[in-house]
Amino acid sequence: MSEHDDFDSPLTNNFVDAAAEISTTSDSQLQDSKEDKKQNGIFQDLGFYVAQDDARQELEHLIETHGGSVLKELPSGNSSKEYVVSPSNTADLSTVHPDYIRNCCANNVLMRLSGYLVPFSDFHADTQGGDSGDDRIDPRVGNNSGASVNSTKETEQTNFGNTGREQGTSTSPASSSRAVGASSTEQPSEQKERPEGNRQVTNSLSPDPAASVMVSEQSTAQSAAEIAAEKSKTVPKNEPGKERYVPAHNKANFTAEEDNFILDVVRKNPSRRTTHTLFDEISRFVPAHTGNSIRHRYRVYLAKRLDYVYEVDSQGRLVRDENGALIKTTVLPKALKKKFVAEEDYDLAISIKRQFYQDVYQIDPDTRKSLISEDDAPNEAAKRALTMDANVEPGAEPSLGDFRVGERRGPVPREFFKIFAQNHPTHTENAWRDRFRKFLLSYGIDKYIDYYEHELAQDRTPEAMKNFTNRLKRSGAPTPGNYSGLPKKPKTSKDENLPQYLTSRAQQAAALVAASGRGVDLNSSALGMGDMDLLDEETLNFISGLRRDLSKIESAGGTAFEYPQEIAESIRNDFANEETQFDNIDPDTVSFPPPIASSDLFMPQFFAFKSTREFLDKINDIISRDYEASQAEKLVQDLCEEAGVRKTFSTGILTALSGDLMVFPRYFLCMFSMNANPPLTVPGIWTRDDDEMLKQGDDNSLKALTEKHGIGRIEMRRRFIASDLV
DNA sequence: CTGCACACCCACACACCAC
DNA sequence: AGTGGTGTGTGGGTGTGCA
Repeated sequence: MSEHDDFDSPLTNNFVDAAAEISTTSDSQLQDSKEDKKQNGIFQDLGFYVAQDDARQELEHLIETHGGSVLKELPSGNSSKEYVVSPSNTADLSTVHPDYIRNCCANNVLMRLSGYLVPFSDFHADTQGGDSGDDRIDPRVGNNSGASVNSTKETEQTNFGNTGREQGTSTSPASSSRAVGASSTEQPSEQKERPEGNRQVTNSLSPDPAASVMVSEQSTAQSAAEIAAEKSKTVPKNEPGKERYVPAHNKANFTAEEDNFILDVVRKNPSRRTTHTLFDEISRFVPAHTGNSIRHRYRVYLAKRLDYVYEVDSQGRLVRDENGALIKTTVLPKALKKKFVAEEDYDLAISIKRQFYQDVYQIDPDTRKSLISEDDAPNEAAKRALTMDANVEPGAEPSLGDFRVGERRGPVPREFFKIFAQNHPTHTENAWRDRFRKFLLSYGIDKYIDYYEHELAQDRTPEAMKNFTNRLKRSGAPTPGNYSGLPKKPKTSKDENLPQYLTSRAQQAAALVAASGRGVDLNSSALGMGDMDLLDEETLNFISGLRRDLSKIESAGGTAFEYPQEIAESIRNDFANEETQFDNIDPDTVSFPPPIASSDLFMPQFFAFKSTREFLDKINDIISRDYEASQAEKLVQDLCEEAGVRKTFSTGILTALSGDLMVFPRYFLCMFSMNANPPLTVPGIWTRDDDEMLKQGDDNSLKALTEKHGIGRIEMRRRFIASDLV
């Protein structure tokens, strides 16, 4: 089974395979071993020497209250259970960052050391100015974002008492053999790639639409810079998670960030953990590696570190708790395909045999009562005549056990497989039918039943049927699973413009959706956004970071965007005329939270508002602030933090609004009151159909669009589309 | 010689279609 | 409606070549 390679490490032994044990248990923190640690304190048997004066009291208190012992002297270095606690490691001893202690205690879990080990540094990192942006210590470690948060922290390291490699890499300078991909986040605080000189907004309420489309990456840079500024005093400069592994050759090595990104995506797509396509899709965001290599990387190295996945429903979609948070679980969901086992083959064979028995003798094999009824429809009687053996005297029928199927191959009604699949849901109706056709018929129904029963009688374990698929090899087509020789292809039809597949947020959204494995239309990124959330904010930010680097290479990335004065004027006029109809809806008539407000669009903060009015007041408050074009990312950040609008959603809205902030409150008001996302008939809110009509450009379409949006907005939208921002 | 990235393999589960 | 043909890509690998 595929799960085996997921469970190689002791750290993953707590996983439960949903395929083997149907269980809905989802609390990964309730693993037995960890439970024991909690009983006795998570740091039981571990000793720490706190080498940070300003936080010594706090850290020592945390260590002691969680079962650890506080060392009064530096550890000898001979014990794998003694650690220095310090943001820097100048003594070449196993050293953990103070945040490790804090985060473990905050979560009451002995977390893995990965990413918290401070590498030995025999040179003064502090003298290396300008890279403080690397130091993204995220206090949210341990919450549902933990996976991606860890992505800035984790390294190859997995276990306590195993620090060799970490320290080995620490003194190596970052490799220069790197391709564009993951190097981006090595410089998260850089803003230089977006010169602002040629950007302009229509008015103070309407930021640069291009900027609005790029908000997610900008917000990454912004927040990273802010975090870095806050943390730069206490965090080691050469933080291990940012460093490349020791390069072994000129193939692109996997960085810790790439590794953690891969793990994060797998955690969010656990049903697809063994597929080739998932890794092929991941490779679109990790340009330095092929799908094959990422898949291999995961199977051989990363699966050991999976630790947990996020709970998904039967469709493989992420499930969230009442607070909108993803739910960690150690129960791996079923994979997409499941091998047939001997018992299933036997069940199928027996059921087919019964079916044939009834067809031939028209009696129930158990009760031996006749299945023929006076009330049978003519077609049933006709069917019966085809299958029935008229030469057998009623009452002379053999028992089911004595009955031999012989050469009989059918007919088997479709209904049979339908019902069989209902009773045996381990495989689909099609799969059962195919198993019957390709395997059972080839092997022989009687023969397999005899074999199975004989093996059991001999106290042996029967095997499933195999080696009956001798189909001719396909010519020309790439070998299944080999994606390496092909360009990294988009999955959606909208994504045809490679290699510029990451040059706009909308395309990014499409790729994200593709990565999530759902065929959601690109434009739904401004609609539901739910499936996009399979990769959440942090993942999106990571990807955005990759894109930031790509954009440096792709000069097309920074198209200047200006609105002539007359367009801005026209839009303002239209807006004023629309106010009575679309902006004067009394928010107090809209119940809160509105049914359309799902947790994949809004954060828990949103649901803490008491009324629609209160929420809209906050929205108005935020958008009334003086955001420069270059601060669109700040806007999205503020909307997220203060109003609980997910960044992906607000970014999508800004796209639908062509970046016109004035329409923002209208969007929510209409969305809530019309219970539609997006609201379909509202000026300034561009739907997919609107965009299609604009692209077609016939007179009727333009007339309708002019009536809905006004001439100014049409011009604005054209620029939006021309700039590939929709 | 070894470890790693990446290529490649292939049986077959699951699907859909045409007749 | 039952059947055969066959496409697709999963699931679990192994092979290759570089440093």
